[in-house]
Amino acid sequence: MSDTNSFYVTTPIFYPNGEPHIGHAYTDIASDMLARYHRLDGKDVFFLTGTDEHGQKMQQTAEKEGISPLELADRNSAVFRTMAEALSCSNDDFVRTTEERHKIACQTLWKLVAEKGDLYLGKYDGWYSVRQEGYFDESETIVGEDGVRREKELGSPVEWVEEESYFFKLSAYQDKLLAHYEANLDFIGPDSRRNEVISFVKSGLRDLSVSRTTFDWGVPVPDDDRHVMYVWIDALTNYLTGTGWPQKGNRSHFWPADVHIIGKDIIRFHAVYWPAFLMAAGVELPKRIFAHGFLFNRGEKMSKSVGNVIDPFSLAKEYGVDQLRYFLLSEVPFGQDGNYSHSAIINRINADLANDLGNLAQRSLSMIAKNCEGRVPEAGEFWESDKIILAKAYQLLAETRPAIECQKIHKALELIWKVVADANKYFAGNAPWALKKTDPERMNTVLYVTAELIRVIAIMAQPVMPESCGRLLDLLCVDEQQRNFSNANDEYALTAGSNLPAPQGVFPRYVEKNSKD
RNA sequence: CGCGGGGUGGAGCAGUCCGGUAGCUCGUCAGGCUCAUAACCUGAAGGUCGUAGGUUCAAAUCCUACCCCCGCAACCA
Repeated sequence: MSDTNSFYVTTPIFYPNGEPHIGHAYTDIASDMLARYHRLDGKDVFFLTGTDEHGQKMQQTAEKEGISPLELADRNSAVFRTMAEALSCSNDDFVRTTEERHKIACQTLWKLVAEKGDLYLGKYDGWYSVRQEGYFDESETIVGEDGVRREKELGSPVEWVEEESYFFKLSAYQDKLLAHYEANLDFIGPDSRRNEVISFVKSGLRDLSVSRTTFDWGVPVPDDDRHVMYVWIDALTNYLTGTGWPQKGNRSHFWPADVHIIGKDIIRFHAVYWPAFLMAAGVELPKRIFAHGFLFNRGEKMSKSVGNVIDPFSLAKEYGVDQLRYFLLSEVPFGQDGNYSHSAIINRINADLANDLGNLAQRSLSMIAKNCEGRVPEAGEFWESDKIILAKAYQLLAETRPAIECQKIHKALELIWKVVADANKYFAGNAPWALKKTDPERMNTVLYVTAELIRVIAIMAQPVMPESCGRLLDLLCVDEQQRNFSNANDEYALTAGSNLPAPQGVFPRYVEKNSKD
C-alpha cells in the first residue's frame, strides 16, 4: 500500500519504431509537471517513463535496416530518452522493456495469472492483411469479382490465418471491472472517458490473445518459449518493473501508482486490460488512469503523409523548452483535444510570458535596481490592498492543489496567471514611478509587494517552467533551499536589504524572423 | 435506429445538471501611463447561444424533431 506522502506518476512507454512527435512530448511534459508539482509540495515522488521495444514492427524495421532488433532499440530508445531530457523532464527512471528486470517482472506476472487459471492455450484466427499488418473481422472484408477477399479499408488482400496463442480470460472480468469502476469513480478520468470505457465493457468482453508465435522479438512465455508475450502484458507491466517488482525494495511503496497519464488512444488497454491482468495476478490496481486528448496541427491530425509532423526537439529549440511546456499546458484543457500552430504558440508566450509575467518582473526589478540601490526595499505599513493581493498569492497553493489532484493542469495555471494579472493591475494602479517623487516610502512598499508577488508566482510556476522560474528566483536572490511550496507564504517573504543582481529579461518576446510565415 | 462528445460575439472556450441581467482569453477600436520586453492600465464595439416547434410569467439552460462536425466501434503504442 503506498503511503499518502508518496506520489507515483507514469507516462506510457513509447514505441521507438519511429521518431518522437509532439504527442510524446505532450505526455512527457504533462506528467513531468505533475511530478514536479508534488515534489515541490513535499511528496516523495517517483516519475517513470520508458520505451516499449518489443514486437513485430521493431523486428521488421531492424531487418530492413540490416541490424538486430536490440541495436535498433538501443538507438531509438536513446532518442526518446534524450527527448525527455531536452524537455526538462525529471523522470526518476527510464524503463526499457528489453531489460532483464522487466523480463523478470513480465514473467512473474504471467505466472501469477497462469496460476490463477486465467490463461489458456487456444487458436487465434482471422482474415489477415499482410499489407495492413492486421486482422479483420469477416464483416470488414468483401470478396471481389476476381474471387479475392479484401479488407474494405484499403482494399488489400486478406488470407485466413490461424495461429496458436495463449488467451487471457478477459471475459471473466467484466463484472469485476464494472464493479471497480462503480466503486472508484475517479479510477478513470476525465469522466467522458470513463463513460466510454464502461459502455465498452458493458457491451461484452472477449478473451484476449496475449502471445504470438509468428515472431520471437519479445519476452518468452514461461515454460513455453515457442511463444513470446504479446504487446499488452509486456508493455503495461513496465509500471510494476519501475518499482522493482516483484522484489521488495526501496521503491515498492510507490505501488499502486497514483496516476497513469496516457493518450486517449490507449485508454482501453489501461482501463480494461491492465486492471484485469492485475486482478488476475492479485496485485493492487493503480489509483487512477487519466487520458489526455490529441493535439492537432491547425486542426489537422498530424501524420507523416500530410507532412505536418513536427519533432519536439525543433519546437523546443524554436520557442524555448519552458515556453513550449507553458504553451502546451496552458493552451489545451488537459483531457481535451487541442490545437497548436505557430501563431497560437507565439500569441500565448508573448502575451502571458513576455508581456504579463516577464515584463512585470522587468519593470519592477528595474525600478528596484535604479531606486533602491539594488536591494530589496524596506516595506512600510501594508495597506489593505497590499494585504489582499499578497493573500491571493499565498492562497495559490491551497487553490491549485485540488485542481492538480484531478489533473486540471490548465486550471492551476489559470489560477496562477490570475494573480499575475492582478499584480499588473496592482503595479499600474499604485504607479510607483509617480510615488518616487511624492512618497518614496510608499514606492518602496509597492515595489516590495510586487517583488514578493513575483517570488510566490515563480515558486508556483516552477513545475511548468523549471528553468525560467529558477532564473526569476535567482533575480530575487531566493535561497535554493527555499523554493518549495512550503516557502510560498509570508513566513519566507523577501528580506529587506538583500542585494539583488542586475535584472535581466527572463521571458523574451518572440519576434518573427521574417514577416511572412 | 450502434455508443459518445460537440455546435455560444472575428478565433478559441465557460455557462446547460439546480431555467431568471450571456462570461472569459485572444483579436479589433478609443483613451490613459511612461517604470517596463512597442510592454502595462482603463473603457467600448461586437452574439436572434446549430435549425424548427413546445412547456413556462421567464430558456443558451427543460421537452420534441431535424441539420452539421468529431471521436469510438476489440487485439491497432
